[in-house]
Order: sequence, then C-alpha cells, then structure tokens
Amino acid sequence: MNKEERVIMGFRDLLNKMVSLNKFKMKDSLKGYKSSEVHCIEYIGRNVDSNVTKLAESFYVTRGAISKLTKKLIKKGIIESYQKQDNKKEIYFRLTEQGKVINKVHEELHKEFQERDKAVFEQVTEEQFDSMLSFVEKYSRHLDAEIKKLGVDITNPNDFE
Amino acid sequence: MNKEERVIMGFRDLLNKMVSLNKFKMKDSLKGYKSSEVHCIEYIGRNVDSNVTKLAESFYVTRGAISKLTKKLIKKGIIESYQKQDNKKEIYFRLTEQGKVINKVHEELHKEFQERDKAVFEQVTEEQFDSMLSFVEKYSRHLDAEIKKLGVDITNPNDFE
DNA sequence: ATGGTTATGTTTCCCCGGAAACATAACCAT
DNA sequence: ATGGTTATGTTTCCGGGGAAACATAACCAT
Repeated sequence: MNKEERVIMGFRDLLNKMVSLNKFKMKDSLKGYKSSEVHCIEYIGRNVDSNVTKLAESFYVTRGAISKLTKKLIKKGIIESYQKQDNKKEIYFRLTEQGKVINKVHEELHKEFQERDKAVFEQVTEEQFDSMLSFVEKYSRHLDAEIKKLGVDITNPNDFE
Repeated sequence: MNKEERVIMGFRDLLNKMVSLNKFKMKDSLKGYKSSEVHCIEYIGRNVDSNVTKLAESFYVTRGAISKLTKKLIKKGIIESYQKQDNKKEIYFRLTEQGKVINKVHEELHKEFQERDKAVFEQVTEEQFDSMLSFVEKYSRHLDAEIKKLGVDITNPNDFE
C-alpha cells in the first residue's frame, strides 16, 4: 500500500474509531438518544433558522431522512417548528427547553473529548496543521471540480471504501 | 472552528466526496453491482482464505451483515465457498471466473481514480506525507488506548459525526 | 399575470445492516 | 476425555435511510 492510500485509509480508520468512541460515551450520558438525534439537536442548537434542506446538506443525507428524524424529535418534544410571515414554504426548527438541556449535556461531552485528545494535538505543530489543511483543501477542490464536471450528486455517503 | 476540527472535518468531507464519486463511476462500469458487493469481491480477490470474520473486521460491520452479503454473492455465482479437511468450522471464499472478471473491471476503475488524482498527490512532498502519517498513527494509537481502556466495540461505524 | 421551472418538504416502499439469539466447531484447563 | 469457554457463522426481527413519486410554495421569464 503506497503512502497516498495509507493516508486516506488512516483517516478513515481514525474517523471510525472516533465515531465508535462517541457512540459509546453517548450511551452513558445521553441514554435513550440516538447519535443521529443528538447531531440533529446539536446542529439546530448552533444554527438559527435550521430547516430540513440545510440539515440534509450538512449531514449528507436525503431530505426525506431528515424529514422523518425531525418529525420524531418534535413528537418527543425536543425541537419545535416555526414559520415566517412572508414565507409559507420553508419550515424552521428550534430547540425546546428540553432540547436545550440535551444540547448542554452534549456540549459537555464534546469538551470531554477535546480534553481526552489534547495530548495528541499539543504535539502537532502549526506547520503540520497548515500542511494537512492545505492538502485537504487542495484535494477537496480537485474532487469538487470532478464532481461538477460529472454532475455527481453528493447526497448519500456514510460508508467508506 | 479551530484547526483540529477543520482537519477532521476536512477529511470527513474528503472521504464523503470520494465515496460519492466512486459510486457514480461504478454505476457506469459496474452496473447492477452494489458498492458493498464490489468491495467484498475486491477483498476476496486480494486475500486468500477470506472468511466471514475477516471480512467483517476489515469492513467494520457485523458478521451477520457479511454472512448475508456472501450468501447473495454465492447465489449470483460471483464467489464460491470452500473448506479445509482439518477445519470444519471456518468457511472460506474465493472468486469464480465471473467474479474475477468483475474484479478486473474494478481494478481498472481504481487505476482510473489514481490517474485522476495524480495531479494532487504529485504536489505533496515526502515530508508532508510523513507528517500526515505520523499524525494519523499517533492519534490512532491514542484512540486505541482509549478504546481498550473502555472496552469499546469497534464493529459498527459508517457514519461520521 | 401566468405558466413553466425550481425549491422545499413529505410519504411510501424497499433494502441494508445491527442486535441478539442461536447452532456448531474448536480450544483448553483440569 | 470431557465439560466449559471461545470462535465462527447464521437467522430473525427491527429501525434507519435511499429512491422516487408526490404536494405545495416560490421564483422567473415572457
């Protein structure tokens, strides 16, 4: 396996491990909530006027999937929807008080993760960060061009190689 | 968003884009085959004596999922199973002639991807590669320790943050 | 203004994979 | 050797998400 593949594979495995750990910890502190639900709550908590489309694009899933998920969260009383006077098409979401509590717990968990990995990131130099970011951005732009050229739809992933 | 998050997010997006592009191209040259099937074929083509457990570990999915997938591939005549005289427990897989053809097509596709991205990787210096690999390996070891400490099961991912 | 086009959201049907219970074979400690 | 433990594979049940058809609202060109 050459270096290119090792880098890509390495990051894939890294992400898998992070997700596994996240799910595991979530079972402790956020019992009863699926990770997809928590991510949705997190996004709505961070972004005013979230709607189905924005959530779908951000999570790389279909609008249909988000539509069902938000309906579930509304039924559970974690989020609520609202509209604006001048727009009868778009439906926005915000957290209820209950939702804010869950979001708070999740934020604490995030801090815990950062603390956990601090030791690793402290060893990374600015140059290393910039080098990685420049690679990511360059590669990303390259793929964007390809995606555009072929007219590919980027609404589905969540499985890797 | 700090640099740590940007690197992780950046790679997540990168992987998503690669997967989308892969799926799109596969629809052209490997019509009728799901990407999970093709990956399975690829693995069996590369590794002698593949079995359900090894495939599951490699793909981060449950043995049950692989069990169903391989059954489907056998029914389609793409792979076949065999056992060894001295082991009545483990069941191995190999490609049939038809499977080899598909694998060949897939390999060509891989080369095409490498060619497509050559321009990007040519710009990456050895130092950059080594820097990224060292980061990945360090972080990975760190998470492994955490995973071991907590006794987390790494058999499920395929969705990211 | 109005008819075609695009954007947004919903619903139905279906497939894939996880969880868990199960069956069987291999291993191992005594 | 044998009974408990572990490894491997399978099956059933269920939930989540994709695809596609659909409904409705907004946009836009004429």
